[in-house]
Amino acid sequence: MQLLNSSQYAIRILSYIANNREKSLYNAKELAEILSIPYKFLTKIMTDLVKAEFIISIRGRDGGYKLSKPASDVTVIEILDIFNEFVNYEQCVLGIGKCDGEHKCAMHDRWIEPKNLIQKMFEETTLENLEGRDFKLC
Amino acid sequence: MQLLNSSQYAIRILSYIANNREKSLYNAKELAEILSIPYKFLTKIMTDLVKAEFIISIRGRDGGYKLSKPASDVTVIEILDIFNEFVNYEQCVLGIGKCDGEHKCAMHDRWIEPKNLIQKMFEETTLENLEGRDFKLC
DNA sequence: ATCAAATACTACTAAAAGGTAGAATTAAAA
DNA sequence: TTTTAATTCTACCTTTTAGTAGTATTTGAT
Ligand code: SF4
Ligand code: SF4
Repeated sequence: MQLLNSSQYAIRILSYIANNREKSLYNAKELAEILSIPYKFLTKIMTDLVKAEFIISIRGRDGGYKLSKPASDVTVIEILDIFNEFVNYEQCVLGIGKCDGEHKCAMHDRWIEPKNLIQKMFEETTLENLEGRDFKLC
Repeated sequence: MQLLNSSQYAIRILSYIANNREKSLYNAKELAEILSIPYKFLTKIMTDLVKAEFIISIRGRDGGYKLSKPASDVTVIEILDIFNEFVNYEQCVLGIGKCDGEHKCAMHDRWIEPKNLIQKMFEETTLENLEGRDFKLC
């Protein structure tokens, strides 16, 4: 019951960039150091973020990465979707196919409330909401 | 962001047995069929449940499995613990070590409420609470 | 033009989770 | 005592996730 490493890293990267607007570009080397993320793994994730159009990359010398849109336009659930997490809201918590709301699995009545709350939170939380000073970075 | 297959199977197996008390013993073959769980994987999980003392097994011909204690004494969180899920309540949602409540990660203030709700639910839900007719079994 | 510093691509390795195969063990029943 | 039906053990295979290595490509600066 936890997020994929890729999702955790992506949220940390995007929220760090959103939170530090003084620089216009961040490169992979400094992001890897500041956030303590393995460099090679980070570059792979950055490419995913570029392909998903959350990040714009500038190649070549003095290149780097920046957000492609305002922080208020990026929700956490969209970030999770990149790595195929939480995509299927109708997935049964006990893995018995999809929930049609009619045939319930044993956990349903207990699960549905926390499920809806966590889903709502991921949907409504944007990078802008994740701003603030003194966050743990690594 | 989902439970391990092993955890899902274990909950389904235990709640099925708790819910059907007419028989005193259930064997692996029938459980695998009724719950549509791969037989060989199910027997592996049953051995885990026996070692964790949630299940008593009777070996040999006409053997099988039964609960080792009343359904009201088995919480879902204990089942998850068997597979090392949700064991560490202090794990950071963004994977940055443990949360000491002082140094917060970017998600903290948004995460803490749904986290507490889901944790409370898993702690307070027992096999007895999972009883009812007409649940989806597979 | 060349160099240097950056991203992108291809391919591989390692670890964890999910699942399978077959033999060994147990114990009731015939 | 033999057979049979059950659990348990050991070992393996497959898939997914996590991470690494090396090369190619891009582009500003010299
Ligand atoms: S019961 Fe709850 S979990 Fe199971 S299927 Fe319906 S919604 Fe999904
Ligand atoms: S912030 Fe929330 S998640 Fe991150 S560490 Fe503290 S509690 Fe855990």
